[in-house]
Amino acid sequence: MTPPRLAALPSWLLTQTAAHAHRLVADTFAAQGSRGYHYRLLAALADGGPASQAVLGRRTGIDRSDVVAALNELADQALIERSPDPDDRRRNTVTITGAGTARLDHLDEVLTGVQDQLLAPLSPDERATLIRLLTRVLDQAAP
Amino acid sequence: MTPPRLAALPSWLLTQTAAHAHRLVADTFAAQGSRGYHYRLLAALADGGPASQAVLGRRTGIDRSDVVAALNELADQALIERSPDPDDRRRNTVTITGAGTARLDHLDEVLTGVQDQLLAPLSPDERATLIRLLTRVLDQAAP
DNA sequence: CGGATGTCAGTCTAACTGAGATTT
DNA sequence: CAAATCTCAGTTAGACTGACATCC
Repeated sequence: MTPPRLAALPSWLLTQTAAHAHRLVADTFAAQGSRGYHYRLLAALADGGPASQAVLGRRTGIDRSDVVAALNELADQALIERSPDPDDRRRNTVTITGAGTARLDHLDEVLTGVQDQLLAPLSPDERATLIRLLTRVLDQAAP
Repeated sequence: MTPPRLAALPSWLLTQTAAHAHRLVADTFAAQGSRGYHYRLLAALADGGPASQAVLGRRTGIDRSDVVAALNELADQALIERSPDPDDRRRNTVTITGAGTARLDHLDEVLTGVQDQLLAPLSPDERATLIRLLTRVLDQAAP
């Protein structure tokens, strides 16, 4: 059914599979009142500690201008807090709150189920192989 | 640099790698005056022959309403033609023109270079493995 | 009648661009 | 001065939704 020119094209397989993964994840996040940017930022704060918005943007691959909007939404839900950095008055120091950690833990739980659903056709070995190959392709893309 | 919670997450690896692939492909297409939807539709017409817009939508995974707009753009460039289907007056029969075939061949050429750039870190065997694994994940997602 | 088709008018996310004010 | 930071306004592609008239 799919044209052969597309079916064998790595960039097509990648974008279509990613679109499917994105649908699964976005629906799951939406049911929790969150979206992808929120999870990425909360995860970066939990894993790497408080940071400026510019650093968060680099850690998550989110554009600085989009970090602003996503943090506004997280702050409205009291999941993060902004405070001025005394050492550099251009910067805000962003900190995750207790509610933020709780939300992140919950999102992590539901996310595990989604990964399982996504990779259902693959054995554990095959899943590890896929992760390894994608990581190598992605590493080459990083600036 | 990337938070560990993200680095091991299949859906994150997929969407980030796909975003990178999409950047490469979109830039290449834009330099030729085309975009992804155009290539998909031209490929479907060349591989499967003339078809109605609804069939094209199913073959390419593009929504019916988006097929309309993309075909308008292709028709403006004289790369496709619409003619009423005598057997079913709801349908248009869409045909690729000579100019459309030429454009498709050219896009195929530049696209091959992009795939090579994208998969540069992988050996031929690894590329085949990646394609196989992605195909299986994607097949499970199809309606 | 139900269902398919083509069309139009929207929404939404992710990613990106450009500009401005402030501070280092 | 150049460079970094935060913010706001706007754009784009891709995917999707809902509605409508037409036709099978």
